[in-house]
Amino acid sequence: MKKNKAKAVTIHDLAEELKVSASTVSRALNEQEGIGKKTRKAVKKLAKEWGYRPNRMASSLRTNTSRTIGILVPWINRPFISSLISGIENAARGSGYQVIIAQSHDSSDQEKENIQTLYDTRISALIISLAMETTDYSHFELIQENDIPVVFVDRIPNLGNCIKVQINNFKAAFDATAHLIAQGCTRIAHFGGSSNQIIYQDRRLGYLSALKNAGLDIDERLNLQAQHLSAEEGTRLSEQIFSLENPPDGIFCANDTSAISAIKYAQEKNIRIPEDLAIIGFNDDPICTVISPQLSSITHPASSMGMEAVNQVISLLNGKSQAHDSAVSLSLETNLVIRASSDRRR
Amino acid sequence: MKKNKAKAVTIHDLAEELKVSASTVSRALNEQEGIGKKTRKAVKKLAKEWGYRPNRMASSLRTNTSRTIGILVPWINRPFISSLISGIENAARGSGYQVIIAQSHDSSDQEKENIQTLYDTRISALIISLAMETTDYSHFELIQENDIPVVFVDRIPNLGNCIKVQINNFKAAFDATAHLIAQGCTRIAHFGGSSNQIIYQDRRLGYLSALKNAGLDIDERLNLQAQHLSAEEGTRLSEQIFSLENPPDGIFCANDTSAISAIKYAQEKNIRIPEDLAIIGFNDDPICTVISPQLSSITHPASSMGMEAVNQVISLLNGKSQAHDSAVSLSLETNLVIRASSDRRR
DNA sequence: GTATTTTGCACAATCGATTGCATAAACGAC
DNA sequence: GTCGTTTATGCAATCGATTGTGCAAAATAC
Repeated sequence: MKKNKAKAVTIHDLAEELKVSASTVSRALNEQEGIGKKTRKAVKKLAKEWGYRPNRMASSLRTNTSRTIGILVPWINRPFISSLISGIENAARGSGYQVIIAQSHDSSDQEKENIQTLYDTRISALIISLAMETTDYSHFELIQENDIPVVFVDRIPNLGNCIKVQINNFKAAFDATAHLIAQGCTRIAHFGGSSNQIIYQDRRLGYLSALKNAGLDIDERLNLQAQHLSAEEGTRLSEQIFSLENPPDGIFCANDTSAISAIKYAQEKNIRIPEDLAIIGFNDDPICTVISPQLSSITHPASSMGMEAVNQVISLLNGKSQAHDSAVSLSLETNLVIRASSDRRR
Repeated sequence: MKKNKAKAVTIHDLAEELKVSASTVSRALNEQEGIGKKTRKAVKKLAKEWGYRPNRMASSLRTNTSRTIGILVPWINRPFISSLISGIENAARGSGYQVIIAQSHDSSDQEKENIQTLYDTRISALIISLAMETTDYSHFELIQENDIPVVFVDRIPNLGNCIKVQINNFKAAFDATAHLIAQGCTRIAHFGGSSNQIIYQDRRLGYLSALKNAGLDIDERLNLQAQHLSAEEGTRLSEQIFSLENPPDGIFCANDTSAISAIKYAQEKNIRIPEDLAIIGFNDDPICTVISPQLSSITHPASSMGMEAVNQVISLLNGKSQAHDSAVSLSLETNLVIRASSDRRR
């Protein structure tokens, strides 16, 4: 007899109907040893018939884990991050995990607080991209002490013994800069991000290395940095380099937002792109193909990074490796996408 | 004495230390009646000292609710939606709620499945923007039968007895179209979305109403529809209207993506914007200020919608109204943002 | 002073699933 | 047929917080 719709079916209901104990039902459903074939079959059949759905709360309480992956990112509403989350959500749900989201708003304090709350939720694992501010990682101890797997994505910490999913920022930046050089640029500026974050350090190093490699002079007045690489900061940096007596003929920007600002600034000043100034960004946000001239950029495999992060999480949770002593560093492929903003060949 | 770090503090630990019962501790911490002032104070003090954090799982199991709000959206990685989610996350976390995310990918089946899973998680409430496909709402019964508050956002169902947070699509569309008319357009096309969704029906009605109101002819060959209003569909519709012997001099697009396609198409064909063709989009996505000419649009208060949805949820949960018999329909303000793509005055 | 009400708290059950241990049944070996 | 082993299952405790009921002490009334 079908149970009352309003009241959820429990293992006890199934047990009662089948004249077995709740523990038997539990073991049967969880594919555990020591259950007769017939019993197992009967339990599964009835569970399906009655639409049994396990109570996650009860299970979580008992096992002290929730089959929930916590995601902690600086901002949800950014193209790269929302795609990252989308990738995580797909992969996680495909493996039977829920996904809980929190934003740090690039503040270490909020990051800390959110980690506490996520911990309270007994998340099975944490996937995190660091707040811009964060340089101290002590707030992760709570998570790690409790053997909750942590996977760092994109904005990773300066630590060895942890799991990271990232791109090769150095190489991507090197390639981007080398591309500008190949287009004939000789004075190339860099709009970089906060040196708190390794990704921006690496992009800067890649930039510098490409310059050195080509035998170009390094002018520190062109090697710039902004806290958030916002549109406003992009404009400010543009003003700054074009007030120099000897302005650059190329810019490698560590994100697309600031690159767009540079394009707009140049257009206002009637600086021709790419003839007088070649520009390349980073991330390959949708805006790249909307701005005119279209913006060259580096593709950032956001969704794949999310999926890979989940893969790491799952293999940790399946006990293939110990959470606290493993150090994986995964590097995903980027691609240089050449568009009109830097293409002088035509 | 501080407890062992690895083991979490429970109300029983506190109770033992204070020589009271666990129930007293629980009531003291939850601001319930029937506890002496001194006891209450002592409990709170020790809880703070020992860093007590309630076990959400236990609480959820007992109370059959999780202080978690489920969000179900078609896609996470879209500007409007990621901002909506961001708004929800902020408001929810501010009120002590977690936020769990799921994507329907615009498929009714996935929507259905996700609702089941979210239900299994015993979400306290659901905030949802419908999948494009969805016209049948029977999968919400499970949620509503169990008195879980549901708030529909943006893509709302065609039902009276539910809670909706939306914008006045009719008015916004009317205003957008009227603006084009004021600019001198007399043959105005409409790129609309699937008639499955009320928001697109309303935008179309607003468009038609503005035309009628101005005494303009309605040409059904200009009144178009696309399933997803993607960039490709935008291009296709543009081709379509410009293959007419009498092409339009204005387009009102129900989203920015298709409007951008129209701009690009026009530019390829050397159609001047806004002189020969004035264009206005909808949503005010970031791309609007990046494309050249900048795209006029309707601001969609994404983040505020998220916050309002959470407000509705909270007031329902606080029992100010019954979940199943209340029908709130909140309309947030939109704004017409006039930019170069439609501004003929200069 | 006793009688009555109020206050403050403890006890124990409960939410639903999981799991170590105990035991009964089935099976095989001789 | 007896004994030993394996297999299948039940029992009961447990996870941590919540809550209805009951009782003793304190407060109030008379």
